[in-house]
Order: sequence, then structure tokens, then C-alpha cells
Amino acid sequence: MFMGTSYNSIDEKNRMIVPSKLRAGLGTRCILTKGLDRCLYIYTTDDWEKQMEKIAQLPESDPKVRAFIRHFCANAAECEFDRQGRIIIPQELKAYAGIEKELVTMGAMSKIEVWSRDVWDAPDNDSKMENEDFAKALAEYNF
Amino acid sequence: MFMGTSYNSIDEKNRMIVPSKLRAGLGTRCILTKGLDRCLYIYTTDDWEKQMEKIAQLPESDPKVRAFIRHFCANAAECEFDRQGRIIIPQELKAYAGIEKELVTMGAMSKIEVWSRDVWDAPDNDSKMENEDFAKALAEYNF
DNA sequence: TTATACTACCACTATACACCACTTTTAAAC
DNA sequence: GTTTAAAAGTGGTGTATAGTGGTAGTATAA
Repeated sequence: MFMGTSYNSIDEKNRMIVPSKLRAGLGTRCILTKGLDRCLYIYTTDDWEKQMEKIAQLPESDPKVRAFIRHFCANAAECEFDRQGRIIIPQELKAYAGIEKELVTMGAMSKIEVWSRDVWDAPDNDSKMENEDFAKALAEYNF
Repeated sequence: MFMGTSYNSIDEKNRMIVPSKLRAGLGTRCILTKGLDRCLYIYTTDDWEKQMEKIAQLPESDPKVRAFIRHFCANAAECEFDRQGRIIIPQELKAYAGIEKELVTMGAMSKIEVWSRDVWDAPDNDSKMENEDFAKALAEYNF
């Protein structure tokens, strides 16, 4: 279970540190991919493979399924840590998340989220919930 | 499991690089054929044979099945890598995928897809899923 | 025999990767 | 609170290799 938030940066070689506490839960490698919001997800290889198995069951004759598989795989990168615990962020993913220099890395249950700090702190960032909205949303699910 | 996206080009001799990370999963040769969308598929020789077995189960009495077999098999080419890791794209396949110069190569589970970059980036390319649709699809398939 | 096309091999360049050194932060002991 | 040590994070450098372009050799056809 990943938790906690760290503030770090990415260098000119597109290397980012995975904070050591989070890294401990990942082993020697991890899967980096596009998130649902304007962020990146880091999965354990185990979790990733479970998802792939599920996807492999879907019928390829359906064009939606093909597009889904494409999106899922093409935007994913298997990353290995260097000796300092860094991974390399592919250009495409870096651009998607609007990452330039400063990062926010946070544990989110079974995965890790990576945000551009500017995007995360932006006043119009709907992914960051204020208290009232929070409660309302939870109420809908009888939490 | 093939994943990730690369941007490369084809030269006047119809040679294309298979990106090294993808190539690592292919061995010394591979099967190249027409895909279901306007792209080419690259299979490992093993997976190709599995596909053939699957197709062999389909009822040949159906003309659509026969057309599919033709589409898939008639244009399949067994390709060997040269020392630089390139394969040669037959004219027929090149034309089918609308390939001229720039390519997009992406991993898609058990196969690799090769797209003309122009075709892939075309605004009317509905084989490319947008993020909102992806989120919906995730929900649909219970992820 | 000549010309053309195709294939295999070779050489160069840019990029990516692995390694090393340093700085900063955190934790612990006195 | 201060000092010390260990770990975490950052930056830079050199080497290997991936990717591209080109050349030579072989085969095929005219």
C-alpha cells in the first residue's frame, strides 16, 4: 500500500527519483504509464501483469478493444532503477503530464502518482478535492 | 509482452528498424502482415502459429472468413533482421498501411503494430483512443 | 554482356545508459 | 542541543549501442 507525498525534480536527462519509501514496494523495476488525470501512474510489475491478463481476455474483433489495448500498452514503459533509484521518463509521458522540472510524487493505494508540481498546484486543478466536495462525493457511495 | 512507442523512419530500400527493446522479444526473425486496422502487425513466429491455429477453427464456409484468411495470411512475410536490426517491408504491406517515410512502432500485448505516422496522427484516426474514452473503457471492462 | 535490382555488410553519429562523485537531508547518539 | 554517521537525492562524465546512411557484391533479367 503506497502512501505519502514527496517533492522532487527531474533532470535534463529525464531522470526522476522514486522516493525510497515508495521504491521499497516496487522491487527492481516498475511500469510507468499515463494516468487518468494529467499525471503518470507507477505500477508494480505484478499489478501490471494482472491487468494485462484481464485485457487479454477481451475480443480483438471489437475495434474499441483494439484501441483500448493500444492505449494501454503503447503508453506504458517498463522502467529499471539505476543505482540511485531513478527511472527515465519517456518524452511522450513527460509531455502528457506537463512535467518540466518540479515533481510531486504521491502514494495512492496500489499505485504511485507522479504530477508536475505546477499542474498539481494550479488553482484550476480539479483532481485536488476541497473538503466540501469530498464529503458530498463520498456520501454518494455511502462511505 | 510488447509495450512502448517509438518514432522512426523507413528508407528508400524499404528497410525499417524494429526498436531494440521490442526486437529483444522477437528472436532472429518475425512475421509481418496486414493488421485489422490500417497498420501492420509483427508477431513472434510462435505467436503467429497460435494465430493460425485459431483461424483454422473458423468455418471456411463463411465468405467473410475466407476473406479474412486471405487478408491475414496471403500477405504475411517472414522477415529476418539484418545486423542493424532492420527488416524489409514488402511493397504491398507498405502501401496498405500508407507508409511513406515516418513510422510509429508500438507494442500491443502479444504483437507489435507499425503505423504510418501521418495515418496515426490524422485527426480522423478513430483507432487512437482519447483519454476520456479510455477512462470510460476502463469502467466498462471493470478495471 | 550489360544493366538493374536486391541483399549483405560496413562506417559514422547521436543518444542513451551505467557509473562515479558530490551535496543534502535524515536519523541517531552523546 | 550538538556532533556524527548513514542514507537519500542531484549532477556530471565517459562508454556502449541503437539507429541511419551509404557502399560493395551478388543475382537476375534483358
